[in-house]
Amino acid sequence: MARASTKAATAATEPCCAPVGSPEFDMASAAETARGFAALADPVRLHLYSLVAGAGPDGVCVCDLVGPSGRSQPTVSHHLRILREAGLVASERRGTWVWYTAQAAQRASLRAALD
Amino acid sequence: MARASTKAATAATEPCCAPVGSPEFDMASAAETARGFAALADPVRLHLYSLVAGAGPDGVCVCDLVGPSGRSQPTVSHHLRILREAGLVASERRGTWVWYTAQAAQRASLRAALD
DNA sequence: GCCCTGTATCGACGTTTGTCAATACCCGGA
DNA sequence: TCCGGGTATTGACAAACGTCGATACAGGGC
Repeated sequence: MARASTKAATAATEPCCAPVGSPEFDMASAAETARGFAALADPVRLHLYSLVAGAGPDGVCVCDLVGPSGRSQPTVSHHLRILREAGLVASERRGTWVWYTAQAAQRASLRAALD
Repeated sequence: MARASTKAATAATEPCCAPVGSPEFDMASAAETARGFAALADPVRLHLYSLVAGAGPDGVCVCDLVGPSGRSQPTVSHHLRILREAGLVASERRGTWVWYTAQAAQRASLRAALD
C-alpha cells in the first residue's frame, strides 16, 4: 500500500506503485450512477429501453412492450419500474393505457459518466 | 397486442397502440452489452474502474486499489476479474505485481450503445 | 532450496435479482 | 353502477451477486 516515485518502479524491492491520482471519488453520486448502469444491465431491460427510446416522442404503450419482450406482463411492469426509478424513462397515463417515454437527460448523464 | 394507426389513438376502444418500430433487436449482442453495463453497475467497481482509467497508460498496481476501495483483497480481485471479463480493463504481470489498464475500445462501445 | 510478499481462487454466507401466478388497482363504456 | 380490459403490486421461489476468511499460486530475494 506504500507509495513509490512518479514513474512505475521496475525494481522489485520497492514498496510498489504509481501516483494513481485518485483525487476524490464521490461515493454518493457513484451509487446513483451505478443504479443507472444497473438499469441497463439486463438484456430484457436493454430491449425494453431500446423500444421506448426508438419510439418517437410520443413513447410506447405498455401493451406493445409485453409481446416483443417475451416476458409476462408483471415481469415487464417490474422492469419498467426499474427503468423509471433509474430516471431513464417516464410513464404517463393516457386513458386506459400507460405510455412510456425515454428521458434523454439521464441517458446523457450516463454517457457522460463514460468520459 | 393489436396494432393501431400511425398516430397515437386517443379514442379508448381502439385496440391500443403505435407503430413501435422495433425492426429487430440483436439478442446476442444485447447480452454482451448488458454484461458491460453490469460490470459498471456496482459502486465499488465504478470506483475501481475510475482509478484504473484515471491512471496514465501505465495503469495501476492492484496493491494501490485495495486500500481506496475499502474492500478486502479477495473482493477487489473478484471485481477486477469482472471488469476484465467485460473487456473494460486488461491485466498484465510486471514482476511481483499485477497492473491493470483501461481498455478504451470497450468503453467506447458502451458509450455507443447509449446512442 | 526456503521464505516472504502480492495476487487469484475456493467455500460459505446473507442479500439481491429475475421470474411468474394470483390479485388488486384504475379507467372507460354500457 | 357494474363490468371488462390494461397495468401495477404482492408473494414465492430459484439463481445470481457481493462479501469475507482461508488457502493456493507465482515470483523475487536469501
